[in-house]
Amino acid sequence: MTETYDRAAIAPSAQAPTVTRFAPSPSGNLHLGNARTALFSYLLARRAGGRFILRIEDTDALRSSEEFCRHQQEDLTWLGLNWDAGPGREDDRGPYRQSQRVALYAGHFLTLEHSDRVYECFCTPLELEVSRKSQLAAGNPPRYPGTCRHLTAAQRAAKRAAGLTATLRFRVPAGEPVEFVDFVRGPQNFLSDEIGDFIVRRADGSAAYFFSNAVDDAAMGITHVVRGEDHLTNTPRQILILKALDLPAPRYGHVSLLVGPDGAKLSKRHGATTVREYREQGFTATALCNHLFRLGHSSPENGLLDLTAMAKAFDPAHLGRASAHFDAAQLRVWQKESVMQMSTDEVLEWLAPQLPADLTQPTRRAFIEAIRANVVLPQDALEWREIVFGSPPPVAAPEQAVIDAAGKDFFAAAAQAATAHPGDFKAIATLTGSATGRKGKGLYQPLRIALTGLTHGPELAPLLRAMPEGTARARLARFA
RNA sequence: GCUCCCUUCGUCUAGAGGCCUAGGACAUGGCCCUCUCAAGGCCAGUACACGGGUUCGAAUCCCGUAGGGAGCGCCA
Repeated sequence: MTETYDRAAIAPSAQAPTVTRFAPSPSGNLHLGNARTALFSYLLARRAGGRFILRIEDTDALRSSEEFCRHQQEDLTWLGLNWDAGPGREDDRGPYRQSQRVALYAGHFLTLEHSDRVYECFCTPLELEVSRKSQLAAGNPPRYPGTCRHLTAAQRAAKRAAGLTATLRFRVPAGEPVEFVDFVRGPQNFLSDEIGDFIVRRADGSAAYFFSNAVDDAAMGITHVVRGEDHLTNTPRQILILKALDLPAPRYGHVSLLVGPDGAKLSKRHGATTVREYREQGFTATALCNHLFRLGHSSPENGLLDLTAMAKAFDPAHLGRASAHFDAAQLRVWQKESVMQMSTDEVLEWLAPQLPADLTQPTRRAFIEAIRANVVLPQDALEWREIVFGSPPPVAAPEQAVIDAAGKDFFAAAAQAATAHPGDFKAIATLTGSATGRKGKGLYQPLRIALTGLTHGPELAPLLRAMPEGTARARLARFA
């Protein structure tokens, strides 16, 4: 648990500015777990005054799509995680889409071929699958059996002549220890013998993840890689590739995975799992970022933070090693907090789609100011919209009892007061009170129910200011 | 199957052998305030997965056990 290595490893340094990256594959919408990784990566760069880079890992043409690529960028931007270089912000280290970097990869493939660090493999996916299964059945780890490892030039030529296409496999050296210091999890050591020869170039000529990811980190000058724990045991492969190419390896920090309330990996059955889904539900970027910021990370600051404050408070040494549970209830708390801190104009913009189109600007403001404390999600505003601008709200049985107890005279007095002082709740309450002798709960509760149909809700005075002319009077008069 | 990782209140976590009868935040419950809800103020309950060691002393170090997770792909 000694953390001294961490602090040294990630200390901001003038000589080597921190460069971090987020490297998603556009094969789906931005997942919460990835968003969290992106946030940590962004914060690591910002806290050090470094650079944050976005790189699109679209080497798998079949699974990648333009739409997801666009969506992911939109969601990242929405979260406020702006990249200093990446798609739309090209510089001399780009392009930032791996599908456009084939020339660079080709050069490195050539280097590896010349130094005999890779070899052509003609095994078919089916053969490999069979091999894996039989190894598993025999109680062994499923590794590449080395079938094509020592093919002669003549044998390879024969295979090609027979129409077979080859992948390129990395020749993993035997008995080589691979060690690195993970800036989240501490010193790691692996033995190369635990790793089977792996594919660096697919049969279709495209670069495989282990290769392109590692090579690009080096080419783009990435100093710190923040990624999910699922990559931890694969890191030695990338270090091996980089070493074979004589390229520098970044520092790696593997963060714990995000899991659902039941401890299983966060998936569809836990409900919404993408940034886009939460965004569409009306959650704010601030709420989402604040929640993700605390998942697996302890913050010295307890309140709602903006990204600048988060960058100050972020410390990789305070990243936990245990997987973190995503709890929608906690997210709601941040959402409530973020709505509370919005200015009226911000709430106005946030709730614009939920407001009737024909409202005057002052009425819109009055309505927003009245209900904002009772709104967590835009959906909630719809309910109040109906109550304030819709037809007289129905009264359920328990509430009707309160109405009945107040009596017709009470509402006659209230309606009269509303006629004299339309829209002025304070005057209505005072006049009704003095006319009926009622006060406190006995006065306000029947009024609230008659006006809104509910026993609880926003303060009545502001609510009445937003109501259309005559609404209050009519609602009170209906019980007289 | 093999290798690796993880386990402190409901949740996120603090914790680097004595500062720990384990701290904070949020959630929960109670009280106050209040026309209600919310907000705010005050108070409360709740956790070191289990079992062995090492030590004068263990949440912290070691070994097991249990539970959870990851990797072993022409996915990333």
